[in-house]
Amino acid sequence: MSEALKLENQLCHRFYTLSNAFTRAYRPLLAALDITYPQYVVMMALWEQDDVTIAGLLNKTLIDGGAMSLILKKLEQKGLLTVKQDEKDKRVKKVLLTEAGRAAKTTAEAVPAQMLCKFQGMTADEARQLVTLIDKLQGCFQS
Amino acid sequence: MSEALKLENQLCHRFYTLSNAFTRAYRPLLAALDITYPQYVVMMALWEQDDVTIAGLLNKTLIDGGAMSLILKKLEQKGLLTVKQDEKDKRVKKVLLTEAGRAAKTTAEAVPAQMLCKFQGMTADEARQLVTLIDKLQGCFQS
DNA sequence: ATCAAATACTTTGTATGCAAAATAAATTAA
DNA sequence: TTAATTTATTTTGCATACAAAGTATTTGAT
Repeated sequence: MSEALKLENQLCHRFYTLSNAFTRAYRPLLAALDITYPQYVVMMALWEQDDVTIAGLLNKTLIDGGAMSLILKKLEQKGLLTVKQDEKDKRVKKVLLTEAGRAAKTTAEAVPAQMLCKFQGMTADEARQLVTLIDKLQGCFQS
Repeated sequence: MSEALKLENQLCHRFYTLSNAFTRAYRPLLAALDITYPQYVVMMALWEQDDVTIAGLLNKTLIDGGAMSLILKKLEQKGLLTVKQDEKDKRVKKVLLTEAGRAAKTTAEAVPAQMLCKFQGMTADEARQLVTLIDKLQGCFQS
């Protein structure tokens, strides 16, 4: 049989599988924050830079626009952020962390280390190589 | 600011982003088959081995069980496969390709090459390295 | 032989992800 | 300046993904 259609040879399936595995693995680690993985991505973006437009968040996180609307509503309900309309341009909305949102960062600081514990099987150098190669692959999609 | 929570440093976010990019990239290529990416994964598994149990498909594809139920219904509606109950063990269901399902493989043969066209930026050797490293990472999740 | 535990699969409720349509506001063109 | 276009965001309809509960069937232990 032809090799090209074998599941084992599909790079896409590896990404599919691992992306889902990451989401599952993060769930228990994010339980303390009571947020999902995509919500965590948004929070990480905001901890880096606050008071950004929704378009800015979309650019940084690469989350789907429709999903972002819902995610921001959820995070607003949880009291982690607020959304305000821009004064100059009323089409634009700015996203701001609340005090609770900023405080949540302290809790979140423990998450990356816990996740890294799972990766004892890889050396730091292998991890760096992996990142380099993935970024190269990422570049293939932009063009 | 601490590096650990920066989005740019998250391996998970790279997998998240690329997995979604793959799904989007496959959509136009799968339009001729009128199936989604996860449905394509199931079909690839079946083209490799037909007449398998649903549990077998779950093991091979690593698709969620609940999602698999729906996906099989969709593929059955499209006339690509049938599901029959096992004689010996009535809990078990076997999945069988229809004639149309087998024929679809011919159309699908064109897909991998089209996808590979997008990856001109990577050498074959880099792709192999990437696969090796990803499989190593995959191993971290199983233990 | 019978009841509890395990197995195979489906269903349910919530949260995205995707494409496309819809809204609203600002900008540009005629 | 008014209409057409562009921009920023939301909404809609469909397809998963996840966890957990539910169903049916089989196996295992007593």
